[in-house]
Amino acid sequence: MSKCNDGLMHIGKLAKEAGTTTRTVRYYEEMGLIYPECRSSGGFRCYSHEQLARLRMILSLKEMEFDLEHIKVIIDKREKHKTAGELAHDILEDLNGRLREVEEQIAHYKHIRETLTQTIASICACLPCDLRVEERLCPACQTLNQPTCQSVPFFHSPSTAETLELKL
Amino acid sequence: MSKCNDGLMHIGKLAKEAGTTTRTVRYYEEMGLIYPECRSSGGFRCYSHEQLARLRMILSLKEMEFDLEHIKVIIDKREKHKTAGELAHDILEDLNGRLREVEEQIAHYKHIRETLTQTIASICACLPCDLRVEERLCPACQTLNQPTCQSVPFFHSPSTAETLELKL
DNA sequence: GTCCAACCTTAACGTAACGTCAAAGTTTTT
DNA sequence: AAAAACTTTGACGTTACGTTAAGGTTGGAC
Repeated sequence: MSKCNDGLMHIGKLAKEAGTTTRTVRYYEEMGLIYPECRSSGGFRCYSHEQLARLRMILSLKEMEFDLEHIKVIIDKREKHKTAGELAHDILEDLNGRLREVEEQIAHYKHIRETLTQTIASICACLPCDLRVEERLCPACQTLNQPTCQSVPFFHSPSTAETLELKL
Repeated sequence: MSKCNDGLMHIGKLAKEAGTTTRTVRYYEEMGLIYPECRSSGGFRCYSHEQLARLRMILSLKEMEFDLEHIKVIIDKREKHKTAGELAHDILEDLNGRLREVEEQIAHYKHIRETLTQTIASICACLPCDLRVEERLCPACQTLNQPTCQSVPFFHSPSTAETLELKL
């Protein structure tokens, strides 16, 4: 006789069904996000399909990169509202908030991308330079009109940078 | 008589000049990225302008979100190359690599943004619903032809989700 | 009944880049 | 000389797990 019948499953099955790991499920339990329906006589965690659905909820929120603390709050909201409309209204605030954050992230990385492409362009101009880095600016940097390696703080040596600074 | 003359400065001044914190400077020292020129008789770290320039290099690389281990490698490259051209060639690989990562990040967050906007649209359709969340799908979800709250795993209750699953 | 593989348990360290105390010593200012 | 301002080392906290380690439990085969 199996100790885990009645449609219950152990943690490995649960994790696999949801597409995650046992470690993750245990961690979520530590964080108060999900609990097994019961334990076997030997101490194994046993989960029902309801727990599996709950785990999937958690993971779908995690895909949007809510942090676990926030996920807990959102999931708890399901029990604090009488109608689906009310719940929808409440949860929409979380989703819209997250949407704004994600848009900030996009803008942030676009900014980094610009910095990178400019830096790359500047340093490309230094490719034909035969001078030693510590000595002084390469000719390209002095003749070109666009931003050059002068503008790349980590390219020229401290002493060179120092000299530049004093000139300004 | 000041114990820190000769253009040397203590860690607070260094950090402020570079626009960071003393904790960060000490951490970078732990990581082997920057060391003081000397210590005062009482044990205070003393930095020269060269150290300041180096710190600024580190921070400018951090703006592009290189991790510290990678920053160490990049900065060390400055001493391993004879000409600026060689150095440029080498560093361009790091920069192009980082550029690719950043573009992946942008794509990643754009994907999340899409998921979010779709989810928001789905849940908006549930706003006028008066039914209890645990009970069954709200009418909107049954009549509308677009993705509705059915597709939002964390909206409907486990039992409802269960029912849905069995129907499929 | 027993044996073994496959599974499960808790515990605990490791991760990245600092923030934030705490307790005590140093420098600078008054 | 006292006080204010600064510095020192040390160590815990943060996030979401991955990864051992040492040792029980299950389930099926024999």
